Amino acid sequence: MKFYITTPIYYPNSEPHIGTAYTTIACDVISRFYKQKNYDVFFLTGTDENSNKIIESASKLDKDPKEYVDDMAVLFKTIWKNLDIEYTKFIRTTEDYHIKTAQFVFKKLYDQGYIYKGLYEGWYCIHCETFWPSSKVDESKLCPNIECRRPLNYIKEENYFFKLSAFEDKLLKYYQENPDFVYPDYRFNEVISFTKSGLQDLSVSRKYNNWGIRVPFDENFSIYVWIDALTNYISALGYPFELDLFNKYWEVAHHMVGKDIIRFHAVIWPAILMALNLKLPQKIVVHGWLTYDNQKISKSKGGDIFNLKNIALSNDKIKISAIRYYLLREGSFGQDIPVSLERFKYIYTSELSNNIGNLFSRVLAIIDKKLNKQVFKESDFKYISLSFINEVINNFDKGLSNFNYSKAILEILNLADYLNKVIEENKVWEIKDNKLNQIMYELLYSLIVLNKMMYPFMPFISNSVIEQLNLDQDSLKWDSKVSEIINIKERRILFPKIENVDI
RNA sequence: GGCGGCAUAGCUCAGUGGUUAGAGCAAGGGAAUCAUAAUCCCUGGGUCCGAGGUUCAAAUCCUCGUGCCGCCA
Repeated sequence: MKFYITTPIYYPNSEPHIGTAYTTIACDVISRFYKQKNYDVFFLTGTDENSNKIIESASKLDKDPKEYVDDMAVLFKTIWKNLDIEYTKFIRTTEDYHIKTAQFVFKKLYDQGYIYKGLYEGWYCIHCETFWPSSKVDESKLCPNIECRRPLNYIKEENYFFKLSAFEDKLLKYYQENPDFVYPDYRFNEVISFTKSGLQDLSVSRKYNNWGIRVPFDENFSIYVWIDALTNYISALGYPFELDLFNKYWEVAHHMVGKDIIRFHAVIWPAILMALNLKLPQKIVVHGWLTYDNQKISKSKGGDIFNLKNIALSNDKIKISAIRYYLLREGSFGQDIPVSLERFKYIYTSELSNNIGNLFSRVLAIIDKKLNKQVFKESDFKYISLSFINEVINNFDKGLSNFNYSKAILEILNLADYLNKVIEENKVWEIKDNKLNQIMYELLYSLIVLNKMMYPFMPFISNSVIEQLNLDQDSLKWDSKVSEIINIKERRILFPKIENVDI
């Protein structure tokens, strides 16, 4: 079994922020989840470096654009590493192999008649490299992008166009035949109604401006960054020059995207793939935005609520684990998610410290102090219901398989609650005779299962647990059996109380 | 304006024709002391947005209204 998951590639014209991290963590969790199930996983992320905005960002720092993107790529990789993001490949769209693929794709589309030269007339934002329809342009004639608002230019010029309009019927047919193509379903409905409303051809070139990928047969133009960016998903797998990885993984592709870029992934990209005669990705997974005060968190707004760079570079692995947990625990995946320090602190204290962390403490402490650090399986389970545990595991699996992260996390809490109840109801602290070993074995067994569930969200914590129990990495796999004798090597507090949230 | 969605406890939500409408959190009371003072139990609390309709039976289906949200390059 195999699985291919991608993040969007990120613009390195600013540093990654908590919203960027949310997307990447969501992919990492899924990737780790499938690895635990012994899937062959390919997890791709990277940077989208061919935008003209790069020139501007670089000049602000008095850097050469190439030097600038090199530095930013290092920063992204460092931050992802510190956040325990375990990607398979990091792609940069200024790399040779990617450029060759993007040009190959462009040429092939042109040769097949899907790209033609035409005349564009209308409003254009040079900074955003975006053509705006008159319906979006108000009297100020400023860029409709609220983060830009620079003056627009009215232009009339030649351009290369992609025949998106030719794919309307084929796309609608595909949507109908693949009702799970876009998740969640309400986003899919939007895609379908957009497509039904009629597709226009898309401008896919820009005047060459000493940066970006040139149109291979016309050096006056560069390839529109979005077209170049989308091809990263296949160039990273070697398409079309070395097809081993491509043949292996492309058919199980899952693109994780924010709701602002659905159209590129669920309409334009599929049309390009159809034009190339390639399979479409298995699923486009659309997440909402992190919000603060009802506004999308972005580099300019609310990024300081959770200062990602500080968090990542702090190397405070417990806090980083907690943030990974917090971001995916909240809300319903797909919807916007309000975040705040108060809420983070609350979740940390009540769920991670008091509930889960304390549960590990109380179980390990008893085994340490009263059973000489060792438990073993003496009989069939008498105190803990294995069918309950199996049901929890099934729900957890179903949740993550469907990108329902919060549901999966609620199953973690469900199991922790159950184990806390078992401890209370049996008053394990009063058990003195040889019954103690069996119940503690059952509890520790259950904690090892719980630890497997925690792993995709908080790999650092789960690794800490298996070190304490002197287990190996394989014990995190779903097909590994819990051994019949377990020793405690050492005890650690998993989530120390935090007095002040300093992020 | 067009298309779609939502409205259920203080909050976040589950509940698509069938007992007295549920969960988590918050609030109030109690128990326990293994544990990071962490946990467990109990209780209160709802005109299921409004009006009308279909039905033996409606939070659930239909119509209208109100309010909020999403998408419309």
